[in-house]
Amino acid sequence: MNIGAAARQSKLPTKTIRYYEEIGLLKADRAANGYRDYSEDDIHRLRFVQRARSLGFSVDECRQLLSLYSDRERASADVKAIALEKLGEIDRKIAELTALRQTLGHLVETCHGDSRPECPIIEGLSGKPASH
Amino acid sequence: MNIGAAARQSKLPTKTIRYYEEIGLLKADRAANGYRDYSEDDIHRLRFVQRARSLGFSVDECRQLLSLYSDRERASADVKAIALEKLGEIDRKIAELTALRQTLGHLVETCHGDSRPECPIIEGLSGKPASH
DNA sequence: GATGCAGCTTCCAGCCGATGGAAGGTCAAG
DNA sequence: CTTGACCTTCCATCGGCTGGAAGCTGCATC
Repeated sequence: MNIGAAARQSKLPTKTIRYYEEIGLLKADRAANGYRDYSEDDIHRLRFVQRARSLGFSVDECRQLLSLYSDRERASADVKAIALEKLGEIDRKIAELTALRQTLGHLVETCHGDSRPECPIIEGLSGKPASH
Repeated sequence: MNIGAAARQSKLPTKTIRYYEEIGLLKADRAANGYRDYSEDDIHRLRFVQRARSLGFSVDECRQLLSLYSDRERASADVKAIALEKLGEIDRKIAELTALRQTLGHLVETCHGDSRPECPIIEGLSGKPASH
């Protein structure tokens, strides 16, 4: 299977697939004409990476997950450890964004948003202690 | 004031301050010896940018906000528009991360995390429809 | 005044994770 | 035989820094 079809099946752009190969994440066979040739198994791996990336795993974590994916002897605990670590990261990010939303939301609420120049948002950013 | 002191007061690394100057975000006077020289007003701007960045505004948005900050005639509505746009982005990100947390959390919950190789996380990533 | 060291300067490279584009080879249809 | 889709490689660019090298400056200490 050529890279274009692989891209359609894995929902990854061809550019990205080539990039993943370049960084040694996934390698492909080559056909006689030099074209990359993807097997069903390759497609599985591509989709696997696509899903893992969209769940927020870094490329390096994908590398780990892929090797666990290929290792039929590995303990599920090894996989769970990575996933739990990631879950913690996601929770931290959500907390951070929520605090941020809170602060910015407060600034927006207190701003009249009219034609006058007084603006609590600018004042807040410029360092005056927010009244909250 | 030298860049080091400016960095301490603005809570920005010197590298970052120089970078901001390089990209035309903030420029500094130069002392006779060639050192950058920061006024109190410069420090305000640096802190302003530092806060805006930490609230998730992009460097380009900081550029806009800075010009609004300097413009005493601007309408607060102009500032509010940018902030509201950003608020929407933050909400979208939170929603995205929450969905992600949900999916990954479900996978983690269903994984025993023991020495056996059966692993719903890997299965989930490899494309088997999640049971949820 | 020599020495040492912190702090400043510039410049160049690299990080992540792609993405865009140029220049050129290949293949199947019409 | 030509067109156009698809493939190849290579090199540049994005954002937002960050690190390091090589070389000034400024100030304290001997």
